[in-house]
Amino acid sequence: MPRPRSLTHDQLVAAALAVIDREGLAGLSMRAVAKELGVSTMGLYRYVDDRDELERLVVESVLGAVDTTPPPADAPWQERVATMVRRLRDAVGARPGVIPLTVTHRHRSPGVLRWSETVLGILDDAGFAGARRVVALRALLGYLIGALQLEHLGPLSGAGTATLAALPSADFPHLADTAHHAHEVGADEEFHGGLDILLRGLAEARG
Amino acid sequence: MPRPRSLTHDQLVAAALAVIDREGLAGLSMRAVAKELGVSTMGLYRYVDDRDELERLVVESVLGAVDTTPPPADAPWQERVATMVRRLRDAVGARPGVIPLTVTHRHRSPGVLRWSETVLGILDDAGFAGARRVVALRALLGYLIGALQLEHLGPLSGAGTATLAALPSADFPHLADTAHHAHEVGADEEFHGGLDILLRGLAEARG
DNA sequence: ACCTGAACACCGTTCAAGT
DNA sequence: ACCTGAACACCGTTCAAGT
Repeated sequence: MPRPRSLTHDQLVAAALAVIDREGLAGLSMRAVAKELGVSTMGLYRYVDDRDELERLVVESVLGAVDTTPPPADAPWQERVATMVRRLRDAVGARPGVIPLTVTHRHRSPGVLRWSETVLGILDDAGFAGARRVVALRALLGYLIGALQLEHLGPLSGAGTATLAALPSADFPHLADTAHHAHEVGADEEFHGGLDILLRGLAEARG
Repeated sequence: MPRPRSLTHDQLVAAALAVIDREGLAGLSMRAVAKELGVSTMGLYRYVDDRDELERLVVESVLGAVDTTPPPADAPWQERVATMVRRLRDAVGARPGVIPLTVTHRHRSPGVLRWSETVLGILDDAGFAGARRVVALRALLGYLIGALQLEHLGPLSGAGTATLAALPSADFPHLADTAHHAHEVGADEEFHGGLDILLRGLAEARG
């Protein structure tokens, strides 16, 4: 007689996120998650094949939360793409601790697939087709992935800026100068400035 | 009387790369590197503070190999930037196994600083100044980092493409269509196509 | 001084046993 | 059927000891 399962995937994910919030990603372990749930370590294996699957569930709970309904079609396509990019950025920005996990598990995420589907629809409306549309999507995804990592693990902000300012300005004159301007530019401006550059280039490359 | 050290950092790095090449990044451990060198595990700690420093040395040997001498100044600035981007991509592409390590250690790499210095010089020539130059550099770095990860860990190429083609095309019509075109587009075209979009946008945003 | 091996505090996971 | 604890094969790193 099958007893009802006492745990849900959502509970596993919530426990894992609690561990990550409290002890950082390095503190994430099967033992820690089990303790968080008040369950034996091996109890987790009834709900999950291995650690890899637990990580996948965590990533999906973050990326799957992104709103992938198409933005209002009366806005210009650039604005609609920007909306989609912003939604994904906001979701990841709310949980920066999982960024290293998204790097490894992104390619199996249904949430990212849904996001890509919506963005491709917008690009289609904008007149992108065939190989050109493939390249456009990849350019957007590439920028998004890299920019998020720069933003949250990056060199020009936070502790990195101090390091940069201490550089021998004889060897790195431009970098030293840039360090001064860097802290005038907030993370939001920086991200959207780069996105803007990309969107301008897309408009030109639309053919 | 100080005996001469029997190992150099270069030897440590070479051993670490040999382990990564043979067993993948997951196989990299202090024990494995020590065995590769025919030395006790703890022997490594005479040359390196901890595993983190070993990883940093590996990353620097890859990123530090990039040629950062400014490309000939008679070429258009877009072409010079493209050259710098290509150089970094080629260096990382030659050692894709270390990409996850570059994610974590990039911000402390002198090689990346030298690269950035050269790129900033080109952007300076092109008329970018102040905050605009900061944003331009970050956009390039963001794309580069993200695109390299997409290329080597990504969804649209390799195994991912097969997964994509198997998608329920009712739910993901654009994605299914894109999967068909995806394998017409090689990794090089894809990368350079995205870079081209970015450079066009930069030219427009130069103001 | 340089290098070693045992030991400690962790991992993820297998397996036999409990209810 | 669901859950547990002991055990195994790994980690990185500390520490006392060898030459």
